[in-house]
Amino acid sequence: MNAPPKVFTLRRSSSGGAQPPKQTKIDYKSALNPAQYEAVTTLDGPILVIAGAGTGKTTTLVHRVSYLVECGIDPRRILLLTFTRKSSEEMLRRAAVLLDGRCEDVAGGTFHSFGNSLLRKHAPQIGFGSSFTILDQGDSEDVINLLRTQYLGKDADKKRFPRKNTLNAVMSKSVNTLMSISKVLENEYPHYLEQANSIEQLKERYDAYKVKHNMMDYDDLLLHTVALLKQFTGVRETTSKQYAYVMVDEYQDTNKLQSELVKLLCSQHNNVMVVGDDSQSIYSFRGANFRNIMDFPKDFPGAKVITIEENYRSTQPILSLTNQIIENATEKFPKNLFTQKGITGAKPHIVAAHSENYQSQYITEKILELREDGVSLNDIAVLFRNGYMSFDLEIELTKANIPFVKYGGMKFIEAAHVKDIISHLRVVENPKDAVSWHRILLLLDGVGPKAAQAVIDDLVAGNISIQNLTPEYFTSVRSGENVGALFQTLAEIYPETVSIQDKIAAILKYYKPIMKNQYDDHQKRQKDVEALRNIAERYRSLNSFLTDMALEPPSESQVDIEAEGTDDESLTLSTIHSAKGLEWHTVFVMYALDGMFPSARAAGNEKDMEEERRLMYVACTRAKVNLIITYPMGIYDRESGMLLTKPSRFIEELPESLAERWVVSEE
DNA sequence: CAAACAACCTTTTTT
DNA sequence: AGGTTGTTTG
Repeated sequence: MNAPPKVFTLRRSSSGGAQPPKQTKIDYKSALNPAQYEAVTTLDGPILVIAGAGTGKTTTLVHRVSYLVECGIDPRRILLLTFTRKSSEEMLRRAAVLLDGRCEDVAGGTFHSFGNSLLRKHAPQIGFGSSFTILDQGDSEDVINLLRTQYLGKDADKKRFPRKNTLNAVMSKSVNTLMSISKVLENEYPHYLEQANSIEQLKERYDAYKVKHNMMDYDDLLLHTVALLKQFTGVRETTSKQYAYVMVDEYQDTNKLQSELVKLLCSQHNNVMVVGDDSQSIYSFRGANFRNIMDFPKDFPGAKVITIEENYRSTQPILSLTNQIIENATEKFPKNLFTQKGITGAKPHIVAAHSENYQSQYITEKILELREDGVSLNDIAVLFRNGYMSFDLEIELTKANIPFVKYGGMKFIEAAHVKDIISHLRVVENPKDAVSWHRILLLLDGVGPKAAQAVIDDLVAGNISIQNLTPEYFTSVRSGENVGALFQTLAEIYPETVSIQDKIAAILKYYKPIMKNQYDDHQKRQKDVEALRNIAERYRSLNSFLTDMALEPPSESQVDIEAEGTDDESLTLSTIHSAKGLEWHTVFVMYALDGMFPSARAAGNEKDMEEERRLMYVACTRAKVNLIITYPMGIYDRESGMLLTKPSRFIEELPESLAERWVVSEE
């Protein structure tokens, strides 16, 4: 038997092969420190950049984009994968300012949006239609709940079966981490381990349902992209050759599925640079694992590892505190951030307030003070663990007439009335979208789950369609007075020739009276409706509008847009997760109260607690000059039934010398 | 039998 | 502020 010939692969294959330019417009050497310079100018092969907080990660990526373009690489052949679309736009904009407009042509976006556009082209190859609907988390849960009810029927075991959000979390994690359902259960929900088989069956039904109704959830956008690239050699090769240079930001927050995707994308050239910081990994609930970073050299043999440690963001007193927070982590990869800024700057403040409202008042007054000292509101941010934690502060800020924009927490698009309107548009785009049908049918008087299901069955079976829906048909299922108006509206806007503006207008005409009936606070909601109309009018195609609403929904609610319009300055309120990668002159971290931050539900789980610590680290490292950590004393926690009185353990454990301690009192 | 209503529960963090 | 559950109404 003959041994198969050994294969020798040329490192410099057809793909990249770019040569360093003889002369560059930008003087990269003097603009960057040696580590950054190396990261920017190493052209080929896999590179891992470990960059601590504030070390100029973004600057490095921006300069690399510029450098690659200066090397003569077609910008459309450079791919920059980021965590949010906002951050990729920002980076490309900065690169364009640095070099020139060519940088705007670089392909950029999130993993999900990248998957989406590839799948729109190749959907038929994997058994989907190209105008598939994207399910957001709420939609997925709705479908799962529907199937859950069907599956359980009248079983007595109902009580012990996980609820829809748990089911969704388990299924999603299994997809994102490439682990089996039972493995996920074993790790995180051992009390449901007995149900593993049922959950697996339910997941099969869920997957089949999505195919049947031409739907993809967030995970599918990744999963099917990976499947497409694995299965179809041609697509894989073309796509990989198309993007000769791939960069990935925030690599510590990618999961196994995403790293699979990166591997496939680079299969033809291995020109990939990933940037990340293990100390800032805060998305494990989504299947992210900072070990992805550590595994990178294994996944991409021969990877060059570059570490950037010089911090340009914060003053030394802030760095000393943040270094100590992460120093106390049980699992850490040694890094020692330093700055050349010297010991100038104030020590961070740790401020105890007697109540939640005192905390809000303190922050509000402090902000007014700062503004008088000439600090712009744009340079100030208030950060918190959970979206709702800013409610009390929002009231105080409004009283004091301080305009703010809030990021994170409950989103515009998740409000019931906004979803209602979107659902009407979705059934027009995809008549098989049963979730949306269900939603809009239930708005009708006299229509409940049973009647809605009957209509949906007929629609999916093809017995009826939007064009020939009549009130008479519906009366045969169930009676209701609004039915005629609904069908008329849908039939009117169904043709593709009807513009998106007219579609929205027709829906609003029909929907507004329903909204008035449904909600006591319909006047507030009215504003959202108009905001939605304004957003929709910017789009030419219904499909792209709906896709953007699912993938990159506007995060600001109506109130905030208004504030922004009247003042050109505004304060930032944000969840810590949404503040990732950003920085401000002054940062407040509020509710640093043990039981709230870290969250009480992390207690007893070391891994979760460590993630809370990293979250605190991310929050505090956002500050350039002032860091003010506040907490209220004596909050009653319903869940644990305990009175929370201690500051966050991550703060409590810090040596006295690292911060100034204050207490808020009345005059 | 299906829908409407009223009383709890439950609530991270995001694509 | 939403959903889930149990009860009453049509």
